[in-house]
Amino acid sequence: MDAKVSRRSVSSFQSSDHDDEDQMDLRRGPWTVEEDLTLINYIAHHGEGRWNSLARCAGLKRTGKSCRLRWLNYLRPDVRRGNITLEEQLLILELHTRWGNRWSKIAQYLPGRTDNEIKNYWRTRVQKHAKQLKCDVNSKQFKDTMRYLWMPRLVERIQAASAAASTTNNSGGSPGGSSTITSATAAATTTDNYYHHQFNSNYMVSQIPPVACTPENSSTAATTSSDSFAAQVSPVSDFADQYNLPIFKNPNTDYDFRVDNQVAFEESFTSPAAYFNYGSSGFPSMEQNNADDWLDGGETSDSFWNVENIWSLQQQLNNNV
DNA sequence: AAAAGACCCAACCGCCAAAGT
DNA sequence: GACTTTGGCGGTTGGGTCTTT
Repeated sequence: MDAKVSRRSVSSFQSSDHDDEDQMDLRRGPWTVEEDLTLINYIAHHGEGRWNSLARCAGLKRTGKSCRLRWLNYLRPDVRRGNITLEEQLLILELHTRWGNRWSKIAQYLPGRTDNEIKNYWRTRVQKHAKQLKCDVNSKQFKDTMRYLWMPRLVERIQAASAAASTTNNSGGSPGGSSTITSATAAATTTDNYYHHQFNSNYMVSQIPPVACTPENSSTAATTSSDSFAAQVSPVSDFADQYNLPIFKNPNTDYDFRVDNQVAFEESFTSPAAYFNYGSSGFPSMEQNNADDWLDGGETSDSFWNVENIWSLQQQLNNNV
């Protein structure tokens, strides 16, 4: 169990809601094991919903909201814990470009992940990198960087990971580096891993509703010639299809999350600096960098990866140099 | 080893819409 | 139709943990 103690004192009975004296008795702050068990047991017998009365009937000195949040974000049996995988990262980026901060909507496509978790991920990881790039996370620069640099790189890494898994996994495996492998097939090659399970039993490939390419959701890069990088990497509306991107559906099924194999992808969010090594895609070759260590302390990325670099790079690409 | 700063994330807040009375 | 309750959402907070100095 997570022994983390929350910021608010457990003994604080100060009510957050401004109403009556009834709430003077309410607990706030971290949940105890006893409270968790009480809530779990009650829901097991009576089901969820009607959270305020549930809290009362269960004898929990908590608001209904608090019970609901605790259940949905932590206690639900299908809540998935552990690091966000590469595929999930890709999905989050993709879906965020479509829906913005609609965390709950995004979470629907990542079964077991809560909106809170995705929101936290976005804030702690993605926004951090926007900050590093000295641009706003909602700016066009940053969005384009995500679409045309990070996301393709993520796909590449997913493919690489699956290729590596397939070579280690099978005796007569396919030659590494097949450029047509998709993340879905990639996952299918890693027998007995989480993705295999997901793709083969419960989830369907992308059914994200198509998004019309409007001035808002398209970019200058997307309007470049067919020979440009933008043409090599499809606009985001086609992104999932292009890469056969798995969109997890139907979170109410009996999925059986297996977190153990995720370590292969742990904390591997790709650095923007990685794209300078993107030789196979026609990127100008720049100095080598420990690009994949973005989150692992790749200090060098800060020094040369900035918006100016990105745009000069894209200018080159757009000009089809 | 200790201090400082950065990071992570559980939990809370306020707002809103839908449902109920 | 007005009011109240409930549930859900996105935004924010702040304390524990981790990393760096």
